[in-house]
Amino acid sequence: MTPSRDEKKKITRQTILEAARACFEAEGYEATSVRDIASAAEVSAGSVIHHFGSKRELLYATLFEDLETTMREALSLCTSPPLGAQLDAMTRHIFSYYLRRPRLSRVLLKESLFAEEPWASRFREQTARLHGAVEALAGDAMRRGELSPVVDARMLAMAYVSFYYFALLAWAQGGHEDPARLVSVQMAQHLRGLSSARTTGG
Amino acid sequence: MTPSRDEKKKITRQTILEAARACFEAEGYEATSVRDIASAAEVSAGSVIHHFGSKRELLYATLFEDLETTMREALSLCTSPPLGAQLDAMTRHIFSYYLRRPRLSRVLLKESLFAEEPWASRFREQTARLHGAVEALAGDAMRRGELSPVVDARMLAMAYVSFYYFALLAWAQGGHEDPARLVSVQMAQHLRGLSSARTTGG
DNA sequence: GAATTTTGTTGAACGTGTTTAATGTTTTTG
DNA sequence: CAAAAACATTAAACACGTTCAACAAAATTC
Repeated sequence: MTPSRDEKKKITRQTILEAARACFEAEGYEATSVRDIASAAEVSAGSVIHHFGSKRELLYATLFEDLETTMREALSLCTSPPLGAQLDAMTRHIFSYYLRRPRLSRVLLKESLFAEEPWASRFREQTARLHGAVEALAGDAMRRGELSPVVDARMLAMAYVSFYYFALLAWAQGGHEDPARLVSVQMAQHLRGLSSARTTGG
Repeated sequence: MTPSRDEKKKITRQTILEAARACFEAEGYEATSVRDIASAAEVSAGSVIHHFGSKRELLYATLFEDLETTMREALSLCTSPPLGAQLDAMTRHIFSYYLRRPRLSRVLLKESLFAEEPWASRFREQTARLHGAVEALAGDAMRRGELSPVVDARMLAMAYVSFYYFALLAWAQGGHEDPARLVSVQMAQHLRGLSSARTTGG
């Protein structure tokens, strides 16, 4: 019953991943050295790099799946209209993931926003899915008559994502305690409409 | 005529700064080592760190002033109404600074968004000044009757800044050629107003 | 003006992430 | 089953940013 090389590889990978997650959560990303992770996983530092390419990619590996799960949950949330409430629920669900790990989220945000391929694509895809979900909800709202039929759902979704990242960055910089509320307030302002043209014009 | 210690210090600092700027522009931030800068400035690596604290702070020092100048220029731009045109002019002026140095801007954006003190405050202050300028322009627009008097100028400014950073990040990730246009389009949508309440209600 | 303190400068050294050459074992090939 | 290829693993080495002890020279003190 000698374990095959593939099995051993997978076990080693998993061991390193768990050791890394533990070290990162306990000490933070920067304070954790590759050698720390290696000795916690009882392998050499070279082996850690061999399996994951770099320390940064190890960070991605530890956090991406969790974020993916959270995102999927958020997108499958079935909140009842109006649109504002639906978006709020989504925002809150996703942000709760970040708020639970302030230190790691900060570095994840920093590194994921400026990742190289193939991670850049993966993170971009997550954002694209969020964008798509908001667009779909906006479409529903238009069909309900809650939004004017001339609204561009794609633009609305882009505005949401802008507010989303702004709030996330403001929070990561220590500026806001409740980023979800910030998104909510900004989105409400956006939906309310600002131009006086509608009140004075035809 | 032995130069005083203060003078010598200033000269050394300036020499290092110029060497660093040259290296960063030529090779990029990550590809430039502290030792490269040191030998270009004909000092030791330790001296470079002694003067600037860290390689990252040297990056801030090389780029912050330029950005500061650009920002000040943008804020003192006197474009004629409507508000949208005024904001577009500002956006374009600032973004032209980034677009001129794509590689360095990318790393500056990354590092400045997540800087530690005292740089964090400085960059936050720049954003705050941008925010303030937009708020003032929005106030003018309200007094002109261009915007509804119920509009919250601070919220409008926050929306602008959100679009601003979203476009900048999208550009830095290689997604958009013309981030200024992206801001313009999003801001136009925001000003136009989205809710059908205004057409059906009141 | 001598003694003392301050401080700009340096080269060596530290810990870092990553690379590399060598090794032993598993898998594949013939 | 033997020969060959593939590959996970490691220790040593590398370049990196940064720290440090030592030094020399300028500034300060008395």
